[in-house]
Amino acid sequence: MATLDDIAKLAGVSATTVSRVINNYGSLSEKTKTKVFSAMQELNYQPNSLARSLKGKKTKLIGVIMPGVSNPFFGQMVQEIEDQLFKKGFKMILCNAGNDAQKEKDYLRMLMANRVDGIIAGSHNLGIEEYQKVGLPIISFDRYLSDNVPIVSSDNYQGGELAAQSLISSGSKNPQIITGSNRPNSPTNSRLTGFKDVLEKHDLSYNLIELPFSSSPNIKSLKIKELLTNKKIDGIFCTDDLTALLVKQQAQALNLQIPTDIRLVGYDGTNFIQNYHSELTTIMQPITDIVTMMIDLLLKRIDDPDCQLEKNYVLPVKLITGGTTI
Amino acid sequence: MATLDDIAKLAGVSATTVSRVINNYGSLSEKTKTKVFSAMQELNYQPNSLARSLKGKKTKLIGVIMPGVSNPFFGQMVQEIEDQLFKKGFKMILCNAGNDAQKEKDYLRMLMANRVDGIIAGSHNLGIEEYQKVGLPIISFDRYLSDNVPIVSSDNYQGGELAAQSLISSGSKNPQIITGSNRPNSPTNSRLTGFKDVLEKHDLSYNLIELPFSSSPNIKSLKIKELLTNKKIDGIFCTDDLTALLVKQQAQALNLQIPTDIRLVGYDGTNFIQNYHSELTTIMQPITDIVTMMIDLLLKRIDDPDCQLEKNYVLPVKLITGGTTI
DNA sequence: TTGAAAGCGCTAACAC
DNA sequence: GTGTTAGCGCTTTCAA
Repeated sequence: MATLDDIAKLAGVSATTVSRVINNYGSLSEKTKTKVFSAMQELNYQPNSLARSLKGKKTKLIGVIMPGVSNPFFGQMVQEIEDQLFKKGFKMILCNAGNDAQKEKDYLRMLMANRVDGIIAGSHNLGIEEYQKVGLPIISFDRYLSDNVPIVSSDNYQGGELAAQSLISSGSKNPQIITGSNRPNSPTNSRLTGFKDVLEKHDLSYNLIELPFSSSPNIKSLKIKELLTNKKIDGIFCTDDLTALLVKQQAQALNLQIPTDIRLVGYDGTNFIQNYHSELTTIMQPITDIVTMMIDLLLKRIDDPDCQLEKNYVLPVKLITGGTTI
Repeated sequence: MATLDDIAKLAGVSATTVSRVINNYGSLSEKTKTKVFSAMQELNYQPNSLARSLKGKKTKLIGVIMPGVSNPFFGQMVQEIEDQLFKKGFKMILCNAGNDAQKEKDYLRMLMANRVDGIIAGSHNLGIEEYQKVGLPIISFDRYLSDNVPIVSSDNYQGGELAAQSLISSGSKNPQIITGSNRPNSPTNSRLTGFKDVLEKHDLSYNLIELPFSSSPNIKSLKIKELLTNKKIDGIFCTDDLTALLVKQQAQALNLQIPTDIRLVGYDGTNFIQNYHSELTTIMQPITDIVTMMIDLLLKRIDDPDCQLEKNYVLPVKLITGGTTI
C-alpha cells in the first residue's frame, strides 16, 4: 500500500508538501497541488489513519456496546447510531455484549487499546466497574454506569403511566405486568413505578411476573400460557413488544379474544413493530431522538472532556394505539 | 493515557523489556515480569494498538459492509459475524451501506485508511468498481463484486425449488412470485430459476411482481392488496419473510384463508421468524454456516493473500414447514 | 537476561 | 511556497 513518501517521490516534492495537500493546510501553488493529486490518484493512495492518529489526531472511531443487534429494538438503534455517526465522519466499532459481562469488559479494553474517541454503551450487564476508569468520553443508554457517565433514556415513568391508562380505559380490572429482569438501579424500573402509580389512583392492584430478557421465546411462551390459563387476568402490559407478540399468540391459541377478554400493551414501538404489527398497542421510544441526544453529548465530551453534562437526559415517549386495546 | 515508556520508567527497566513482557517474547526473569505487570496494573495500561499496527502488525479489524442492521436477516447475520470474529480476537467496523452506493464507496476508502485486515461485504449496491482495486482480502455474501472476490451464499436455486414444491404439493395451480429487485448478476436470481424449473416440470406457469427491497411496507402492502384482489392467485412465494408477513396480513384483511385459499412460502427463516412467526412456511438460509464459511475464507486470505479460493461457496437451505402451506 | 537504536507513516514546528 | 527535522508509541534487529 502506497505511503506518503511514495507520493512525494512520484510528485517530486517533499512529504510535508503532500501532507499539506491532503489536509488542505498552509499555502500551496496550484501546480504542486495538481501534481500531488494526480500522484495520489495514480497510486490509489489512502492516508494511513493509524499513523495520523499516532500523532495525536483523533481516530474518528466510536465504540458502540449493545446487547446485540438481532433484536429489532437494538438493531434499529444501532442502525440509527451508525447513520448519524457516518454523517459526522465517524466510524463505529460494534460490540455485542450479549449478557456476557466478561465480553463487555474485554471489549472495553479493546476499545481503549484502539484509542476510540468515545463510547456509547447500552448493554444490560451489571457491575462493570471498569467503566469507572476508562478515562474516555462515555454516554450510556438507559443504564447507570458510573457517576460521571450521563444517561440518556426515554421517559420510562411516563411510559408506565401511559400503559396503565391505556389498559384501564380499555376496561381492564385485573392487569398483569410481564417484565424482563428487574435490576437495581435500572431506569427501566420506572416503567413499573409509573404503571403502579396510575393503578393506585384507580384503586386497582396488579400482578407481576419476570421473564428474563435472555430466556428463550419458547420458555417465555410456556410461562405466558400458564399465566393465561390459571389467572383471571384481563389486561397485560409487557415491557417489550416481542414478549407482547408472544402473549398475543398464546391468547389466540387459548381462544381468548383481544381486546375483549384480554387487553394488551407492549413497549418500544420500533419501526418493525409499527410496520409489521401495527395491531399492537405500544409505547414508542423515540429512538432517533435518543440517538441524536447521545451523539450530541458524546461529541461535546470528545471536544471538551471536562465539559459539565447533566446526569440524566429524559425524552418523552408516545402511546401508539393499535387494536389490542380499545 | 499511559505509554510503554511510562511503564518502563515505573518498573525501572527499558521499553524493550516491557514490550517483551507484553508480547511474552524472548527470555525474561520472573522478577522483571512481576515488576512490569504490577506497573501495568498500577497505571491501567493498554498497549496502543495504533502504534503496534504502524509497525506492520495486523490491526485485527474487519470491515463489515451490509445493507443495514434493522432488518432481522442482516441483524442476525451481523450478530453472528460479530460473535465469531470476537472469538478469534477480531473487532468489527460496521458499515451500513443502505441503498447508497456513494456511502459504500466512502466506507471502502475509510476501511482502507484504517488498514482493516479484511472486509466482509453483503450490501446490495451495484457497480461499485472500487472493489476491484481495494487490494485487501474481501469475501462477499450473495453478490458478485469482482473476479477475485469469493462469493459465499446459500443454495438459491434449491431454495426456489423447495418453495415451488411446497406450493404445488399444497395444491397451488396459479402461483405468484413476489421478489425484491431483480438485478443482473445477482445470485438470488437463481431462486426464480429454481422455482420456474420445478413449475415447468409440472406444466404450471406463474406470475412475477417486483417490490423493491427498499420500498416502504405500506407501499408494498398496497401492491399486495391489489394483487390479491384482482388475480386468481392461489399460492405465493415471497423471496423474503417480511414481505410474506405483509401478504399474510393483507390476505386476512381480505378474508382469504391461508392455506386453503392462498398458500404462502417465505424466504430466509431467521431466528426471529422461527420464534415469532412459526406459522410461516419458509426457506431457511443457514446463517451460522454462511458466516463460519465467510470468516474461515477471509482469515485464510488474511494469512496468505495469494491463496487460491473457489469463486463460489454454496450452502444448502432447508424448508421449514409452518401452517401457511399444507 | 536486558538495552540502545532505528523505523513504521504521518504531522507540525521551524527554517528558508 | 516548500523542505528539514523531530517525534507520536510501539516492535525488532543487533549488541552486550
